[in-house]
Amino acid sequence: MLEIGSMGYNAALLAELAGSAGHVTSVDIDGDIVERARAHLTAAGYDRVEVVHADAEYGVPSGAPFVRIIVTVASPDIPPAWLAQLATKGRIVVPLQMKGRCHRHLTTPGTRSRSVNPKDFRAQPLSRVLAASRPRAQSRAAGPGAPVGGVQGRGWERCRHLADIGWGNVGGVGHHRRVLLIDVVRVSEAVTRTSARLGKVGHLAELLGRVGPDEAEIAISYLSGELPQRQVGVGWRTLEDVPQPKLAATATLAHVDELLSRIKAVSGAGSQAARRALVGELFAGLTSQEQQFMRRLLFGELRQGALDGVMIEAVAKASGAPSADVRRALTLRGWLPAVGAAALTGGVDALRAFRLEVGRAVSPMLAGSAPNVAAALDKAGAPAALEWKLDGVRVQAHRSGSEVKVFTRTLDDITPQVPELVEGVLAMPYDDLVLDGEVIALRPDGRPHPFQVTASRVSSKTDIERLREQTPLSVFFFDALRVDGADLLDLPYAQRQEALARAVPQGLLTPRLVTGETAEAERFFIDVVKAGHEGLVVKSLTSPYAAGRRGAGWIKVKPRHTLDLVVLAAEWGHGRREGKLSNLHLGARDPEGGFVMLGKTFKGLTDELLAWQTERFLELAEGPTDSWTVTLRPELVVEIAFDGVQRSPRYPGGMALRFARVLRYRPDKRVEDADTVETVRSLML
DNA sequence: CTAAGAGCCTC
DNA sequence: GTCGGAC
DNA sequence: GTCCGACGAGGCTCTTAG
Repeated sequence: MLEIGSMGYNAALLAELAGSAGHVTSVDIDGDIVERARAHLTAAGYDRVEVVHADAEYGVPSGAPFVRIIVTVASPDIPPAWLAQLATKGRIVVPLQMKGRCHRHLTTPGTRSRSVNPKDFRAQPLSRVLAASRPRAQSRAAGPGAPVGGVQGRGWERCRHLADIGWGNVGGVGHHRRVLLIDVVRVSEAVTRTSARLGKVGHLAELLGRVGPDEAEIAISYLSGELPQRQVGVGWRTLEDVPQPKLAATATLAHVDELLSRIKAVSGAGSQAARRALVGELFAGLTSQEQQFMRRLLFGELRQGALDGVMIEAVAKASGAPSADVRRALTLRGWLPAVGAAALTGGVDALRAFRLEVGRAVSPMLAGSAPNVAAALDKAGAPAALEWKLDGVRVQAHRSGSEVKVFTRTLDDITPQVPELVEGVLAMPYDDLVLDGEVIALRPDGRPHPFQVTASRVSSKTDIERLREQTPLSVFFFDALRVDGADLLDLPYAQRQEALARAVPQGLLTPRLVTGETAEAERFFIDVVKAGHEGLVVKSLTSPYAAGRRGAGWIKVKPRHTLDLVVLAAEWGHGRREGKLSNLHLGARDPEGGFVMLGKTFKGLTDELLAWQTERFLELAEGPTDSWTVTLRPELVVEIAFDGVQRSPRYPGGMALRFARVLRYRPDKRVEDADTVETVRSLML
């Protein structure tokens, strides 16, 4: 496969390409250019021209239009001379309309970059341009269009792959079949059928061994249950009626990916209809097997028993790199498909080239949990650091010079929503920082607002200036990944804390206590809860910043409430709970008579309990029952644990339980013994 | 102009 | 977010 | 010790329907 990018549609270039290969894909953001390219290519005898949206991954500054053309040799009968010609052409990326400082360069597979005069490029056949171009210094190869960060751009990997599969060597050309969606679907089905994790890894690695770098990102993405586009605005409603499936599976990954990008891109009035039409177009090109797969993928319910964790192993196996290196690269890059593609083409060296990069979010370290402070100290190892656990939104703040970016736990950029935080970081004495913390809305008296207030403020994008006056945000940092240009991830907690204290003013530090004494720790826990906060995070003094893992380094402890509630109804489960009544509707007793629903839960149920309750509920079934919900006679009392009571706009009592889970059934209790709404209401204050 | 639905984010 | 099951 | 998949609460934005 060969890729050529240019700034605009170039008739001479396309004409030449038309003489050399069998399949052309044009990538562009300008409809007119696309149409002209399509017309030209069609006239040149191509039966298939696909249009894909350009993306930022080529390192082209946003707004700089460019065209990418991918030429695939579709027939193994291509004359060797053509292959030789293709192999020397390699890849050209010329961003257009970057007036003044226009970087232009050219790379050929397995060789060095060269400079290209864009005028020549436009006016002359490619071969002549190449012949006239001079070698360019290797060290400056990374201009626009070249990979960002060395190994992460797709284009570069593609070029390397050309060399790998022997395109530079005309004598020994192997035929590299394009990977189809159906190939991925079949592997997914094999993974689903296999229960052993190593077996799953084997199936995935086998596929990774035969995808080209072009498709690697898409394949890895799909097989770890996500879309490269992340979300495309398609849910169950949009998929209610899709066209009849096709009989032959011909859809390529690139084609599906392109359609999904277009689906994501539509917006404005009429967009829902347009999106539906595009979804229809996508599904019309898929077999029923593929449709099923795509449906689950779009819902985010792949249910094949393999996500990132298993795919990491598969990437390791297929690339020959240790999984620790894959994992490490993932925490720094935040997106497994990019890491996987790099590993497949560049091996362990490419993985080790990933670095903490200011401005690019790192997967945050997560905490395990323990039922009480003593258990947490035991897990983390005493003495440990105890930090206040604030009930807000996790943030990762990056500062490079005077530029600050703020990311959430899932690496979303929320910088515009939190100006207070930006100002706070800009006031710090270092201009090269990556900090980990929590934003929270505090009342004037310093006590925290309910979580809902913080969440509402953080997710609001309009009228920020007014909102920040009404509900100012505070930020409390608790870790430092980089201070003053030094990466700290591998240092023990205690040393990272020293750096944190240097960079962050006292008022923005999360309150903490270092102790090995259980009694002292428990007093600290009581204090933080009294102050209205969520609990504590107990941290090992020696653990590094294990990004992206829920390790033993950090252990959270929260107080737990319980209530005896009545089961009002239950919902049929899905997936591994198919055929079982799973989700319980929970009600508190109303002293006036009847019950007030406070929420639902499906958590805390063992398989045995699930089987038991399904049988029992069907005996108690009464009243309106549909394919979703079974209403019950209110006779069963169940003990429920939960974190707190919050105001609810949805439930009749105006309140709902947060993180409700089943502890056990209480056959010894009668409904008359269940807790009342008054008891629950008193917990909300 | 308002309300409701859908999708996607936080916890 | 929590939890149980499976490796 | 880890990973996965069962699904919970609220609330914001964007779009469409009335």
